[in-house]
Amino acid sequence: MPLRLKKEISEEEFYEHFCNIKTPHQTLLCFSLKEDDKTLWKLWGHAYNNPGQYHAEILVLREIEDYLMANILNATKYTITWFLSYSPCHCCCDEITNFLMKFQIKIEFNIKAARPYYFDNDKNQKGLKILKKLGVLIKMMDFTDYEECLYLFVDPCMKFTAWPDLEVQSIANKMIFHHLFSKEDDRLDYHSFPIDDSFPVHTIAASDFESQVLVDKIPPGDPNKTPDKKDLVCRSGLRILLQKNCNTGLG
DNA sequence: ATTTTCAAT
Repeated sequence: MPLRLKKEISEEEFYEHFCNIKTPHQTLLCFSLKEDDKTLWKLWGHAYNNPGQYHAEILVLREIEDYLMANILNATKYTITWFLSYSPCHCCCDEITNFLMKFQIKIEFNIKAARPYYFDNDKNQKGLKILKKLGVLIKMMDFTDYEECLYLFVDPCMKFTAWPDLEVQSIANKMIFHHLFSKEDDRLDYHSFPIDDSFPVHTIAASDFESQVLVDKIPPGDPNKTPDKKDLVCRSGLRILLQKNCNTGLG
């Protein structure tokens, strides 16, 4: 099954697909949808591309679209977060663009990609630029993002173990993105690349995960199972209780 | 089975 709702990925899947020095012939997308500033996700899961048919992004966009069509009045703001093993191709960028145009609501869209996808392709570059222009927060994953992805989609109790050269590859990827996005400004800040204090490599990542995920732990009153809920139980050492209570709906 | 960019060879 290419798309699975409310399912974590295994540790093996995580390291296989998100390791930025590997290049698997498949794409994995972990996604979540949040309403307003609620802690609990209303929709989450992961998807692989359907070989020969649909890219993972398309499958997930469809799912989110269906949800929004049915629940559009639930909130005034939605937050969509994607962890993608490859950056979206230009077709998927177009689809994301169409998706964002379709809904007259505030959607914060975060995309974190482990590695670039056919970056020499001008169309792909252009597609990413358009997303950026539309306000999509798009970045290459670094240590903190991997940590966050593992925490949210694998197991909040698991410690992330970096592979050799994670940092080097991540910085290289970020430089590629930085270069792409700075080309957009017609200003000639070209010379400041890549060594510049304002260069996002060292600054972007830490904030979100630490402030929103690690700190913001509110007991969920929602029957929806989310990784947050798991963590809460985990931390208080009552993991078995969760498993027991999963079926009873006890929060 | 190999190489390895949402497979193709």
